[in-house]
Amino acid sequence: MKYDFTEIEKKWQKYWDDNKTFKTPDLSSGKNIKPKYYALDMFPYPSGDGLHVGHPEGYTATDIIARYKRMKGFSVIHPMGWDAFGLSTEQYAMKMGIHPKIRTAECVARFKQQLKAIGFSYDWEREINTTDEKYYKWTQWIFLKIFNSYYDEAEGRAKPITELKIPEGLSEREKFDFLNSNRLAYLAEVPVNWCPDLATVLSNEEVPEQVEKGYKVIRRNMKQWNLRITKYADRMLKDLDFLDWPNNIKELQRNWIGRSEGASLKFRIKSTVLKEDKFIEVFTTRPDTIFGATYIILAPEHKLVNEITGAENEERITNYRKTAEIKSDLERTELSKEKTGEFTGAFAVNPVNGAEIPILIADYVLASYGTGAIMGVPGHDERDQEFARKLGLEIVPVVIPQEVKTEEEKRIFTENTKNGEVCFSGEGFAINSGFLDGMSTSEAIEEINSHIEKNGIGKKTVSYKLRDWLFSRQRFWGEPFPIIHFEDGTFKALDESELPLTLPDIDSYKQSGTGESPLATIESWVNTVDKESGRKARRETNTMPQWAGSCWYYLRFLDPHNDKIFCDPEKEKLWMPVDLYIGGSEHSVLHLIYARFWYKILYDLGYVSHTEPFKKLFNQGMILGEDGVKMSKSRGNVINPDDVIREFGADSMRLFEMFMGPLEATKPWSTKGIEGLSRFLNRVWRLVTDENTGLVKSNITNEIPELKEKKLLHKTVKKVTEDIEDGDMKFNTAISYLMVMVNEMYKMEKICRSTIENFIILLSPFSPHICEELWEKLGNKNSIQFVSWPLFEQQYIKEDSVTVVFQVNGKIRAKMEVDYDTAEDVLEDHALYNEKILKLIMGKQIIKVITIKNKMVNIVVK
RNA sequence: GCCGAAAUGGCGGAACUGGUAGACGCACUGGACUCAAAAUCCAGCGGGACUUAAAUCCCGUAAGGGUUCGACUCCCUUUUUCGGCACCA
Repeated sequence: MKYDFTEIEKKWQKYWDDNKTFKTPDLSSGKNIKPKYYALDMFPYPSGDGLHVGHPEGYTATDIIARYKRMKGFSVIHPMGWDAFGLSTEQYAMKMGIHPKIRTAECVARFKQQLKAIGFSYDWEREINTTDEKYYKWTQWIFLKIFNSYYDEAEGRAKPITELKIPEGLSEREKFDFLNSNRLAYLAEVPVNWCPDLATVLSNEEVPEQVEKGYKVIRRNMKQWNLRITKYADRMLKDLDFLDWPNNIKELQRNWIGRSEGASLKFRIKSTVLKEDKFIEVFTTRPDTIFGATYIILAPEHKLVNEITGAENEERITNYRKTAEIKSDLERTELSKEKTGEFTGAFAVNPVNGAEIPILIADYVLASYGTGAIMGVPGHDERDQEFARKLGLEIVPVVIPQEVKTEEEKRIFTENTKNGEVCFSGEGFAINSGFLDGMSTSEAIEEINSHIEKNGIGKKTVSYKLRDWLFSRQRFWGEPFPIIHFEDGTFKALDESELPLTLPDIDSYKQSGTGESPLATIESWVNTVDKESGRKARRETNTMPQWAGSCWYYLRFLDPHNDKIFCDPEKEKLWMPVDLYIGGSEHSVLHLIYARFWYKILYDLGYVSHTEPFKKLFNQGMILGEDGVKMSKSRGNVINPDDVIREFGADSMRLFEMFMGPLEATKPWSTKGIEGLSRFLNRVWRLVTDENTGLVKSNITNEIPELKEKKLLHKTVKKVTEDIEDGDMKFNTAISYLMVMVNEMYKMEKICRSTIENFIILLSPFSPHICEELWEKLGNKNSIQFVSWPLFEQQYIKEDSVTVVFQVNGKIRAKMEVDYDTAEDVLEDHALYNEKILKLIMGKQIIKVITIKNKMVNIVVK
């Protein structure tokens, strides 16, 4: 009987289903003393295209670990689900005039069938779908928890809003505003990234992807929901240190959070149009250069611009702001390689030396970072210098590099800085800086910081690049916000008992055309009445972004059918954190920042018991087309896993994808390559079964293996175990050891049953179907999944003999086979009496001899 | 520009902590089996010199330099590729 992978794979997939082989053990009984292991894949967005070969790569790796851990005696949870809200389903549904729910169901069915055909060991009873009402009820519920919380700065954690102290003597409306200004979810008129092509806003994190696709993204002020993720910036940064994540991902997140230490400084405004004293606050990382500040710049959107602009400057300022406004961020950065700006007519007073310096606006200053205003220090900041030269502003040198020592050098440096030929932005020593003169940069920063705090003109602060998370989208196919708005402009959250707030079932719907979500056009859904007061209200028509559902799905897997709470805290405590999380690196800043953020809020509120959700993270690399470039429909180089499975079987595909190289590497597909792995599995098949009779081959005996055979097995056990265990996800080497063992077994006249059985166990996490089949053929009853992983014994690992090399001056000149652990002095004698070595060292002086047991002898001569 | 990762045969990739570079697979070459082919099995396979052959020698891990008895591995400089960020004050 030939190796009929199609039949075998079908048979075992059915067996696993029927016998619930991969059912998650119940930990909560307390009876289970086995350690837990949570192996998680990033759940897919079920698109209409179905799986591509890139999907199974990471999934196979996780599956290997999950199967291995079960055999190692762990209680394993290995679930799968669907991240099914999203734009592409909505767009398809809109085009075809069907409800996205129907389209989603179609896509899910296809994905599921494809995943099952690869033989992953998922516990399908825990399948979840973010678009299921029973699921998004809890997404909405968590949103309510976030909405009803504030961040206690003193304790550094989120707390229920009911614990927030409301100042005395506020009117009802003021109380309402006060609470809302403290909530972790808040509605605000903010400059957003509006994408006209998609008719929706995008978060900062999402912009690059859409721009790459050729969509336009512009700045626009809109009233939107935001989540106060910035409150968690510091904790998210610090906790990164303890995670077993790839360094580049940690670095990416650190950059994204973008912490910088500095100071905020207050400059008094001197303006003819301003009646009362006002201050401009600037943020700088170099407060020590304050004596070199020769002007102040406000972002064009800065609140004070209107107030300080005099009539004679108004036209120019207004025009400049208008031009800046319509530019997208991208245009703003690209076009302003030539810096531009306008004088407001007002001046500011430098708090340390009383100098009056002009206030300008320029679009190279961003409203959304720091305080939206800077002090221009053109002597020591390249951007400021470029701007100052363009507009002819004064440049004052205030820091001198250490290398500049002599008076003559100092004169030249000062001269060149003033005329704009030199811009030194590094650390050095303060000059022209009053009481800071002569101090090193770090001393000067410390001194100025205490000076400004003492005199109330500023304070040490920390600034982040991370912005609050823009959390609403103008879409239909997303979680509706459990919020209603009243006619007076106030709003309130629904009660938990009113959840889920479901999406309306409608035949067709269109974009509203006004920049609102399609939900706004569905009168019967939008108009409602407040259950408590009976007041007329209008539902929030925005929906949550796609990332909402994936922020907490790993928790729902632990308790997927619970309708009392999103996840039983007991179960959370037992199963979390995720021990291994595999997915693509494209999620390193989006999903992984958002999910950590939600988990931390839930932690603060007492619903979960750990501070981080994902202990170990691993990113699989991309699989390129056979031509070495990214797979894409337009290139026609897409490999469909269905075709691969039909031709070679799922086991060959799994094995090949792992054999291609280290998991994190980007590597091209190769049809010839998978043929090689298919050949290997055929060799394994014929090693065990007689192709004519279909029975176990007659040279497989029940004898006790000889030492040589034992050594072969134990060495393979050691290498495969270590490769799976060490966490590098380099399964290519594990597979190559299995190949070596097969090659060796082919050379043997007879093989002991125990040897071949152990080999099959070692191969089974990689290619489970064929191994189950052979396991059964060898007369075993239960699934191979329930067998213990073999152990290796040190006594069978060590070699009998080794080849030792003899070197002269570091060059290999001879080799010799010696007993393992031959003493060093014996090795030396061997080397010194070796014919070839003798010839080379004859008549020369031996300076020293370096000997390493079992490795080499190096004779150094002159 | 900044940050990060990487560069090894014709190709994908191995090489523990500095100690035999090229495991394993693909491709290729030769042989066996066959009427023939496919499949399968066996053998060879970094480059070069010399040689009938064996043997021997030289070069070789992006490039150049350094440390060391010894470097794919450590240090410095450069180049290239990939990923990310990009006026973040």
